[in-house]
Amino acid sequence: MADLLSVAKLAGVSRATAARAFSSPDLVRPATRERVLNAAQQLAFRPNKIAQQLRSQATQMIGVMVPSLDNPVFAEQLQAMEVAARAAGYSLIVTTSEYSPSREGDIVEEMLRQRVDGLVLTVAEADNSAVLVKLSLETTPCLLVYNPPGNSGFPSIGVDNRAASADATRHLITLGHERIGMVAGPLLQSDRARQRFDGYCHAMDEAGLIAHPLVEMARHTQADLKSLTPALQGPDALSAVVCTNDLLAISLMGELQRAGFNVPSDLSVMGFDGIALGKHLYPSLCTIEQPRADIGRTAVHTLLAMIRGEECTPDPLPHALRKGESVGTPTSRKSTLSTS
Amino acid sequence: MADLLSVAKLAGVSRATAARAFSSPDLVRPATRERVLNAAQQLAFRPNKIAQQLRSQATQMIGVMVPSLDNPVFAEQLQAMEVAARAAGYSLIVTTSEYSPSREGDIVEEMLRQRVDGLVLTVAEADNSAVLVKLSLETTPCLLVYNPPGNSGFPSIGVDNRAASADATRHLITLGHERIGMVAGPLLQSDRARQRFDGYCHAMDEAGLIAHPLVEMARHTQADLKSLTPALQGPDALSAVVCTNDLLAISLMGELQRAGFNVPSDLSVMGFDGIALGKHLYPSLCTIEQPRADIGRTAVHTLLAMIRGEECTPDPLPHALRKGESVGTPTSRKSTLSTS
DNA sequence: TTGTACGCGTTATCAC
DNA sequence: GTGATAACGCGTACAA
Repeated sequence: MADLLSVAKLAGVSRATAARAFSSPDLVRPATRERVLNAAQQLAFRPNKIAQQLRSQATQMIGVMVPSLDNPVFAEQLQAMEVAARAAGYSLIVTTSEYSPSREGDIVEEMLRQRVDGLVLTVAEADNSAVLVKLSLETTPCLLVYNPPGNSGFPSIGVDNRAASADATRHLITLGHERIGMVAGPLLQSDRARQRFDGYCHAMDEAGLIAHPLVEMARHTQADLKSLTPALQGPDALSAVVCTNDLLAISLMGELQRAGFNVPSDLSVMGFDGIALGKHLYPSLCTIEQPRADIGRTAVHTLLAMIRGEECTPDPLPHALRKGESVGTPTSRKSTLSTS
Repeated sequence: MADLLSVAKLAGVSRATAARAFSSPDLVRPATRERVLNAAQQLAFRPNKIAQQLRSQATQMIGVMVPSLDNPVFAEQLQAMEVAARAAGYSLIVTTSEYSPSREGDIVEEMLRQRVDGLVLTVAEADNSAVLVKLSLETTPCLLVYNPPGNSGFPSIGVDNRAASADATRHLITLGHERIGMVAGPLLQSDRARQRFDGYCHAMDEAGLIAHPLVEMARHTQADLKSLTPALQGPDALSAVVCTNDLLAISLMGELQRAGFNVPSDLSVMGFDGIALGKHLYPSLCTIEQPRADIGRTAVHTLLAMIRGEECTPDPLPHALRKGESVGTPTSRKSTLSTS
């Protein structure tokens, strides 16, 4: 590929002048500029970003790490980030960690070697993350997304999970539900899920209701009905559940219906995240909408501010309750317990 | 950040030796190597990829452009690509085009300036794409995904859309359906959708059935029932439809059910793509499964082969029919036409 | 086995 | 206005 020197030669000027024709066009006489631009055209010259980056010690690249793109929450956030970054002249290097700490480490190391100007990460556990302590010793700006801003020391973008989860629970309480449970992925292995459980407990307490023990599913994004069945039987059967994420809620609804339960009359199901698809289902998913696009945009803008050297302590973004057909008023105790 | 020279100084060797300690460890005496590595450790030295890239004229970076990450099809493909790329020591620069030709152009230009080693693109229209003619004049390897391998001249990874769509249609025919329609996004503005319509027509012809005119929805991934309603009324009412993608099918199912139709007894709905979520819905989505993960992996491996200079003409990947509850046998003409 | 020296393509600081 | 020249950080042919 043609470089600046060949362009300069063809135009009959020095490399410096050729360079100026691009970076500061007004510093060069119009006629000369023309010649350079023409030469560049003829040679199909394309500025080499690598060289620019080496020279300027800045890459205009942002390193992004999310757990998985199979979850629309992250994909939708990434979509927004990409648009915002591009608009600001930045590119995204995208990686997935699968929540694996060792992968997290490798990925961040790789991105630092690539000299990204900043990092946007969603880690498994912000408060107890090897990769974050490593990063705290570096100078590369780093921003968390979705991870609650705990004592990790890094600024974080996201909603107030505890408050949002409490709101979800209160919505059910307002409708008259009293026996409300929470369904989550394995071991509460995510700091977000834990906060959401907190919020649920808080709202229950506040209403004088007893919080039930967490119903743990084997997988993070796929419900298995068996784990829930016990809580659906007997005189204390739940009339509503809050799931810690939408994929879990959607698959739970499917399982329930397939087993002969009606949603919401047998069980109201509430999600958390607000992925786009939830609106189009039947019954449509009642959920907490995290402003995913806004989160993505804000993450990029905040990181750019940090790169410029500004100090940032972003506020939580507002969540919203999205009503949906998957939640209804509690019906009188159903007489027949149909279990598969 | 510490550079190789400071490491060399601290270790009491020349820069060349320090460099070798990393790139060809066996060319340097173990004792010396130790000293270098120790020095590197102390200085928190991190190799500068930019410099390596400039020097080696290779970036180990793949440029990826998809229409949108809001569609799980692309997100899931990307997930697989990222894993495969990382395993091979490559990074991904990810961009979204929103199907806009001008954005496509900007993005590709930007990636070429970044000197990516290769490109993986999904464009709106492969046969008539400005960005592809531009790329045909370049030497950077380029591979299409999902776009049918038409006369664009670029190798392409994906399923045989025409055959897959015919299979979907035949599945309905086998179940006894005769009045089968196809539902698509706007204007068939996607080459894939057009091929899928072709396949549908072919299967209908083959069975001696008449292909219905395409039912066009205003949006690519969201059904509006009104456009379909006419085809659902009267003596010739459809008993089944094939949608050109899963998001369309899922939202259509939701709309139908919300309007009082039963799926599949009033209308069987078939999707196309096989996004993960479809399995967990109720009714579960009957669809054509594109091997999205395999497509992503194969795309990366094929591109790497091209980067190595090998000639590639990949075969279409096999699709599969995924049965689901959204499709049933046709019922006798329903007596009451319930329209909202 | 180790050191010297050059080039990768730009940009910025000087002179002219 | 324009041209020479020195970095930016690294890899490697060549010489020692």
